Parts: sequence; structure tokens; C-alpha cells
Amino acid sequence: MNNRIRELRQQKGWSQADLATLLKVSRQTVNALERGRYDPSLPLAFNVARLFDLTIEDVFQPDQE
Amino acid sequence: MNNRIRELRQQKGWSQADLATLLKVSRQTVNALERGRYDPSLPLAFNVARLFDLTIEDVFQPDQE
DNA sequence: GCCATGTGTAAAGCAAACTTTACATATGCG
DNA sequence: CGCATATGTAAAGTTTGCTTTACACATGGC
Repeated sequence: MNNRIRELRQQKGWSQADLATLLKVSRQTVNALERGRYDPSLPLAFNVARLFDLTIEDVFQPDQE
Repeated sequence: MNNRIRELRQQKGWSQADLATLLKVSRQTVNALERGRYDPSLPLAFNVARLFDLTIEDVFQPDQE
């Protein structure tokens, strides 16, 4: 699962810590998501999309199978 | 997190076991999702949405906070 | 009544998501 | 140089998602 979190975050001029605060998760979680270490839970994916005013499909792209 | 899985499944005339097979998860997982016992992983949410030819936002509604 | 099918649920176990604490490295600025 | 900020990572622990096995109950058809 790819995502555009880093790109979207940088467009806003936010640090990983800033984004973590806004999402109410740890900075390590933001880092792990950006680096593709794991996928977010569905509720967190919704929070990310809403924060950037996008759909989940806009932010996350499932691997083509 | 609410979802329309049961409704969508019944529209197709599928049993929980049928849907589980199509999604490649266990029947208990389908049952738990329909009954709101937990949320699906993001990849599974994508699979559900694609199976019904809908967006994630069409199928899943986060609790209003 | 018997059997098949569909649904709900429980327990045990594994894997994935997330946390806290901690340390390393890089960059920029006084 | 010394310090602050940003990022990457690791280890250990908790919670959540999902599996397998198993059993209960309801409904409908023979």
C-alpha cells in the first residue's frame, strides 16, 4: 500500500511531529506510515484523508495485485 | 465505524461464507465486520469497496467525533 | 423428525498496528 | 563550536485484526 502522506505533509510545511499531533498518534507512527513500514488502521486512514481534505482513495493506493 | 457490508452483501444474494471466500478472509471475520465488532484493516477495506464497485467512503462511515 | 444451510459466538493463538523510551545522525543557526 | 530541530530506527510492550476449531440456534425442505 503506497501513500502520499509525506508529500501532503510537506506541502503544508509540517514536521512529522506536527502531523502526529494533529492525528493524535506518535511521531514514530507518522514516520512508519510515510516510510511504508505498515498500513494505518482504517480509522487513522480516515483521519489522514480528512485532515488533507481528500478521499482515502486520493491518499492511499493499494498495491496492484 | 459503521459500514454497509451486510446490506451490500444481501443485495448480491450472498451468504457471509460466500463473501468471505470472495474477500479471502474467514466467515467469522465477515460476521465480525457486519456486526461492528472491529474495523477491517485498510487493505481489506479496499477489497470490500472494490468488490462492490464503490469507494471506501461509500461503504464505511467513521463515527462522527 | 432429520438434515442442510445460514448466522452468532467463544477460546486460543498469531500477526499487524501503535505506544513509550531511547539513541543516532543530519542540518542550520547563533 | 554548541544547540535546536527534523528525521530514522530499535526494543519491548499493549491492543486490534484475523485465523482455526468448535459449538449453539434458527429456518426451511424432504
